[in-house]
Amino acid sequence: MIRTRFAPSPTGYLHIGGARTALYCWAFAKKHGGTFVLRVEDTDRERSTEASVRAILDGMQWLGLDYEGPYFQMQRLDRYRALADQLLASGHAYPCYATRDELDAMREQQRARNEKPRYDGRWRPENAQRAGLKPPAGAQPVIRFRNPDAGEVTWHDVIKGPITIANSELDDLVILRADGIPTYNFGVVVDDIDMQMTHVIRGDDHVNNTPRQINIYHALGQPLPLFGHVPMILGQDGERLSKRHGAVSVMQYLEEGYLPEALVNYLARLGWSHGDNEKFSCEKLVEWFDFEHVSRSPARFDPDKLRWLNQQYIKEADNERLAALALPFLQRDGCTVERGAPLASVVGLLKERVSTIEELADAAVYFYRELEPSEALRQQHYVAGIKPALEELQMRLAGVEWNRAHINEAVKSVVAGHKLKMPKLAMPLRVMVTGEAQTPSIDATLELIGREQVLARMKKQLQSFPV
RNA sequence: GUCCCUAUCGUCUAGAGGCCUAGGACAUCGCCCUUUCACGGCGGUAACCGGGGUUCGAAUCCCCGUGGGGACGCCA
Repeated sequence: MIRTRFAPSPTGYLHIGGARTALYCWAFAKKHGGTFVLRVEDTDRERSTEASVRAILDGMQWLGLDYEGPYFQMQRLDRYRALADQLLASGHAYPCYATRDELDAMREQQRARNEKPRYDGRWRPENAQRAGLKPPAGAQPVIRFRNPDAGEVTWHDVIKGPITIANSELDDLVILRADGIPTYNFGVVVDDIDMQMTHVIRGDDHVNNTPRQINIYHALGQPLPLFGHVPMILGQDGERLSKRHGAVSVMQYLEEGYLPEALVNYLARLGWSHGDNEKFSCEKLVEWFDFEHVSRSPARFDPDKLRWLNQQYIKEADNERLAALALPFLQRDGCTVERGAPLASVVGLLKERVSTIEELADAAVYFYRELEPSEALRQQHYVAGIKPALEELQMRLAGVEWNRAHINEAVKSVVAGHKLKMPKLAMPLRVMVTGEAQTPSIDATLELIGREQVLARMKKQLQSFPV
């Protein structure tokens, strides 16, 4: 039975890199009828927050990623202690009394010599004895894992293929702090064992941790899961994604008017492919997903393509759903939706023309609130000579049966009667009534704005219309 | 600095030695549609990082450069 997990630390929001990793793990588990687990790695007491836990949970829910859990590492401290004791007893771990200052100095010297900074094993029992080191009175030691000195560690990464790292590159890492809280590399191993993970899929930045963890599995006498490392997502400039490179929090995309299925589709497709398929549902992702087609190099985040996908999903989304999503944006813009046309109808008219819900709401404003045309638009469209035609149209609209077809008929007959070209009349009309030069077709727009509003707005604009 | 990973259009990618005159998508440019703007349709520009091998044959395999990313914490 396949078991995968997503194991974020609650030190911030759910960002798109993490979300993508979670999505891949989720899709893989679903595909094979397995289980996807959420585990919160909250062992960094300084930086972990309750708010971050909430943010991560909210993000997962919005994206539609369901899971077993969540489990919290801070609730499993006894278990880490027990396994650390086991390693102590078997000689795979030992107490270390080195102070932070001491270690800092050591690393500084190593760097000065152009060496890789690493713990030198000074508290390994045989070294400590040889150097005559004695545990300082009253000091609580950390526990270090005794990494093998020789040989190398190789694993077959399900994404990257075989990777080999020499043990000589590794040092004796801390597995348990003095206060008994495990460090990352120990906590994950214990949890992945206990939670029976079959696939440990995580970000590329963990490649260098994997051989250390494999050594711990061996020391614990436990079988290895399969490992897979998903490449990073880079910002548009090729730099690592961070707060300064635009929206990185998943929830920010909600706030900016993106549909979750669009983000999921985009994230799935960024760094993974299934032939030429660009737009596909979550169901298809589950059906198609595999690690073989996850790319092995980092990918840049492309907001334009996300926008395009979002537009595709908006176009086919249900009007009622879009209306509900757009409503908060409209209210923020000071629109009282109850007094105007049904928002679902308005949204249906506009949804093919926008890329985000925010744009959808912006485009809907003039259906609910009068917008004053800009001076530039007036200059361009309020031309002399057509005022009579507009006045006649005003009269006809006052009496016509109020629906799209009849409005259109009225406009057309005025155009014909005054020997005008259609845009000559339609453009000033559009600007007068909507305050914008770009709207859906004028008849449909007028119909939804309503006769009363249309006539009132025309009347007002006609007062300053050039003769 | 050391180690690990990686490299196809501007971007995301297809490509598992001959199917490649290198395909698709976004972006971009042009045309069509049009009552404005979109949507949509059609078309164009645009890539195998460099150098050596292996092979009858290499975008695909190997080596060396170079570029990019990552790691080197009592963070995860």
